Amino acid sequence: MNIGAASEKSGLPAKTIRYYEDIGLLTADRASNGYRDYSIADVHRMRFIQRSRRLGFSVEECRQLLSLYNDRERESADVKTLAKTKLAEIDRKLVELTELRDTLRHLVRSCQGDSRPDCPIIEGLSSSQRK
Amino acid sequence: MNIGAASEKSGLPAKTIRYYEDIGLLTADRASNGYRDYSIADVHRMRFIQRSRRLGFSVEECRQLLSLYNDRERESADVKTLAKTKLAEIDRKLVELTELRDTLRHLVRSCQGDSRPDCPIIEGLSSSQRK
DNA sequence: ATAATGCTTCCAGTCGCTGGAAGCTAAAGA
DNA sequence: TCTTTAGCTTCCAGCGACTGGAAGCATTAT
Repeated sequence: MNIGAASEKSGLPAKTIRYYEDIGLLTADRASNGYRDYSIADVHRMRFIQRSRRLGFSVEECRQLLSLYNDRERESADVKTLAKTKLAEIDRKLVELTELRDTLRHLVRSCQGDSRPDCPIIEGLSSSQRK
Repeated sequence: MNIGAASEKSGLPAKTIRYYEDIGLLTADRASNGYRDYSIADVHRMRFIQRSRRLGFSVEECRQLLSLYNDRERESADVKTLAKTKLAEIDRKLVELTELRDTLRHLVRSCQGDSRPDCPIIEGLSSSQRK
């Protein structure tokens, strides 16, 4: 299967697939015409990476995850540890983002949106220094 | 005030302050020794930027916000529109991140974390394709 | 006097792609 | 069959928003 088909099946843009090959995250067979040739297993790996990235794993973490995925003999404890660390990180991000939204929402609510120059959004951004 | 002091007061790293000057987001007076010399107003602007960045505004948006901030005659409607757009974006991010967390949490919960090769995290990452 | 900061500039690198140019190959239409 | 178009190849450059490091002044502390 050519890169276009693999792209469609995996959800990764062709450019990204080539990039992942470049950084050694993926490998590719070559057809006689020089085109990359992918198997179903390759597409699975791509989807694995795509999903991991979407879940917030860095490319480096994907590399670890992928080595775990490629070698099923490895202990799942490793994977769990990685996933748990990532989960805590996401929770932190979630809290921060919520705070941020609340602040911004408050600012939007208290702004008239008319032509008066004393806009509370501007005030809030320049002075408030929570935490 | 030297860049170090301004950095401390604004919360922006000195490197970042210089970078912002580079891209024309900030300006700086110079002392006779060639050092940058900042006023309290400069620090206010820095804090304004720092806070805006933390709230998820891009540098480009900060530039707009800052021009609004520097020229208080401007209509607050402009600011409100910008802030509302940003708020919607943050809400979207929040939903996505929550989904992501739930998926990952589920995977972590269902993983034994022992030495067995059939780790549900790995399974989940390779096959599930929600949405 | 000397050592340790702190400041300056400039250049390079980070991360994770993404876009574009130039050129070859393959599939589809006239 | 010819031609257009699409898809593939490589390579190089750039994005955003910094961050790190080198080399070299200035200032402060010991």
